[in-house]
Amino acid sequence: MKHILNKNTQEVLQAAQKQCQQQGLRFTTKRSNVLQLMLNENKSLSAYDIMAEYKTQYNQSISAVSVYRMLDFLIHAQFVHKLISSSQYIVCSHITCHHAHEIPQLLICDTCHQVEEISIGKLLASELEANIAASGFKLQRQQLELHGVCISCQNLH
Amino acid sequence: MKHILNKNTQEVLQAAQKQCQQQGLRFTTKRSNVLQLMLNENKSLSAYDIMAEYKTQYNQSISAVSVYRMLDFLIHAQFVHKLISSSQYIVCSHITCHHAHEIPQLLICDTCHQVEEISIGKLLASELEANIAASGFKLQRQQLELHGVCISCQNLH
DNA sequence: GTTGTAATGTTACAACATTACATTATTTTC
DNA sequence: GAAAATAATGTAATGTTGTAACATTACAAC
Ligand SMILES: [Zn+2]
Ligand SMILES: [Zn+2]
Ligand SMILES: [Zn+2]
Ligand SMILES: [Zn+2]
Repeated sequence: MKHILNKNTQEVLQAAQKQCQQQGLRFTTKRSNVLQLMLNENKSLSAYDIMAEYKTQYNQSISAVSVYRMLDFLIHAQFVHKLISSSQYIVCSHITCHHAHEIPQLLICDTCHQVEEISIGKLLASELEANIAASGFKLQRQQLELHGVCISCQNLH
Repeated sequence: MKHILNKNTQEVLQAAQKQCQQQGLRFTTKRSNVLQLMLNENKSLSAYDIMAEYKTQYNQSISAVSVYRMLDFLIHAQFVHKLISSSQYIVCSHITCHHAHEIPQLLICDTCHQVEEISIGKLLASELEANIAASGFKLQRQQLELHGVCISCQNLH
């Protein structure tokens, strides 16, 4: 399976627009702006970070509530992931990919807040499932969030 | 490796007390009360839940700040786990065990908030590590939190 | 008992998130 | 194209989780 990861902002925005059209979703200017803003920043952001950046980049105030609603939209459209463990948000690395989204495994750098999104392999996924199924437990949200230090930040110190 | 999981409250409290003595930690009445309270409830609780329950069960008000501090203590003593994904707290299932604590894998029921703590196997752990190491990423916190529905709640509906 | 340290209390506030209701923009229907 | 319906956004208030700063109390060491 070939992964063509997000390359540049314009390409991703166009892909997002297209996907919304196909599904009858409204890709409004503000939603587009929020996604663009998140693409520009190369790290995870809190909703309030986004609110502040929006003001800076577009010279227009938006409310926290609106940010949360736009994030909800972007998450449902599968353009954005929420990092539960840090209450932050990050653009999905696979918007321009054409395959189904696998169980995302998010490597979150606690130093620079960059997030690497790698897919958990089929084998590993099924082992995890088996491990869990032994308890009769039925998984709902499938997303692994792992905290640590990225390779760049390791090399700095 | 044999796991003797926590059985009854008294046994666990005594084990906790003993471990604190051995390590020169103070297992104060309030800390003990909080742990006992958490053992009585068979589910994860928020800090504010604990504050309210404390008032109910011990007829004495304690502040949120104190609850957070006691939770910090109990977490450092390895008696309690924090569920990052839900901002809740749960007693470790292995207080009375005598082996080292492995990478905890917490199966969190989103219906009844009961948490099953299973250990991730050696094999699975090393596969995960390898998967992650491929990115040069260095893990810090090792705790997997998985959300879903427990077997009891599946059988209800 | 005095002194030092750890535990707890009090107050204020920061950060993240939701609810309820009003207004504006867009689409649909006629 | 105007009216009605629906979706998006704004505004205000509030809820939830968590921390900072400083005061007080309990306890141990001497
Ligand atoms: Zn993704
Ligand atoms: Zn980094
Ligand atoms: Zn544990
Ligand atoms: Zn359940």
